[in-house]
Amino acid sequence: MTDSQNSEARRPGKRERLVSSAADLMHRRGVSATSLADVAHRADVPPGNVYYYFKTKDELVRAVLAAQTLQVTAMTEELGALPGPVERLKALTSRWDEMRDVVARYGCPFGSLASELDRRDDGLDRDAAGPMRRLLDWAAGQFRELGCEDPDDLATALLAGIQGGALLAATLREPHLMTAQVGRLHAWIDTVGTPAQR
Amino acid sequence: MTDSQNSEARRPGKRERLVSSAADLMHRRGVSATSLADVAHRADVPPGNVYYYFKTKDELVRAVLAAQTLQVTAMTEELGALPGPVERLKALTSRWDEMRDVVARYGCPFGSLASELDRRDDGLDRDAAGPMRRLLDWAAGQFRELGCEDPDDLATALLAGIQGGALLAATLREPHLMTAQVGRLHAWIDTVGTPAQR
DNA sequence: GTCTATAAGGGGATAGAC
DNA sequence: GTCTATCCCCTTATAGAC
Repeated sequence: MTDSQNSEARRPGKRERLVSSAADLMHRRGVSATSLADVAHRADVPPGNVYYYFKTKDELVRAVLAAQTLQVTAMTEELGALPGPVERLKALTSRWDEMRDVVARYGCPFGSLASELDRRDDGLDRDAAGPMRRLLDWAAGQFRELGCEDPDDLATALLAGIQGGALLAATLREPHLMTAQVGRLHAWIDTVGTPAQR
Repeated sequence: MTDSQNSEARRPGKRERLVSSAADLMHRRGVSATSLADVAHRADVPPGNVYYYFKTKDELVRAVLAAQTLQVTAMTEELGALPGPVERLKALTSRWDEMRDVVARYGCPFGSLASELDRRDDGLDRDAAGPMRRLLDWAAGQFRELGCEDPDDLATALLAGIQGGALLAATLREPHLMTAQVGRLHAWIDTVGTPAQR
């Protein structure tokens, strides 16, 4: 937030605009299919000027990952207002159902970005895990609060279910697959969250 | 198989070599990060010569998808030798556990390729679903044989579990996540496959 | 039928003008 | 501090030599 409110009714700073444009384009087209010229154009910033804000394209990608991590944090903080872990975990998965049309077209923003960056070996592949790790940690905390034996394992199972559902929905272009998968996960959360079953 | 055995002890034809090189490189680096020069070099074929076999890069990608579909078919046919659907479904998932080190580094070959191609709108995004669809159809057939009510739904749940597990394993670079996920899926298959539970 | 040379275009990145 | 002009490399694709 270097210069976010430098004028009364002005839109966000250029840096912010570049990051959100990059996030959007990289989600819809992928990182390597997104050129810096595209990002600049969409952010309404002169083409070569991107390098004033980001030394390299990779640095811009890192900024997108940082923004995603913040987004995850904001989401989980909202969820914290709900009464119990079961409600919170169900509400988390429901977010992907709400995004089902976008997910079925471009995949989960976190999953597809991570999936593309994973295969690198320039350091970006490590940063790519950030948003997912935060989701896992939060979910594990909820399962722990429920008194489950292996909260980390359960968090992995939950996120795998979400990400797998998103991937299939996108591949088959069927939003309802995401809905169905979220429904199954809700039922599963109930099973895990009911002391009788543990 | 245009000219696969044109000489006694000779390696596979150039076209085959190009396809398998492309499949390997596109799995490890992604489609857009793989240049035709790379593919040609790895296949030991002169650079510009790729265009004799494939009119465009997209056509080469299509050939890779076709090869993956054949690979899935070969896999499911092998699995057909097993006594029952439960064994066959467990053996299917175990394949990803066996590949866990590759999966944790480069993702599932089918899932990551599909994930990258999904976001296009040039027709390749439709072809991308081929291998996954064949896996789903086969799994649904197994659940149907078990007498399950919603075989297609169960197949989706199974593949989502596999793909989600692969994505997380790759993102976190932890092969054991794939193993753990396959273990959970085995237990789930038992649940679904036991008449008492239905 | 096989391969080389090269065209044509786009990409990331830089130097320096304003 | 902001932006323009441009460099250079890499990539796909083609034309035509062997």
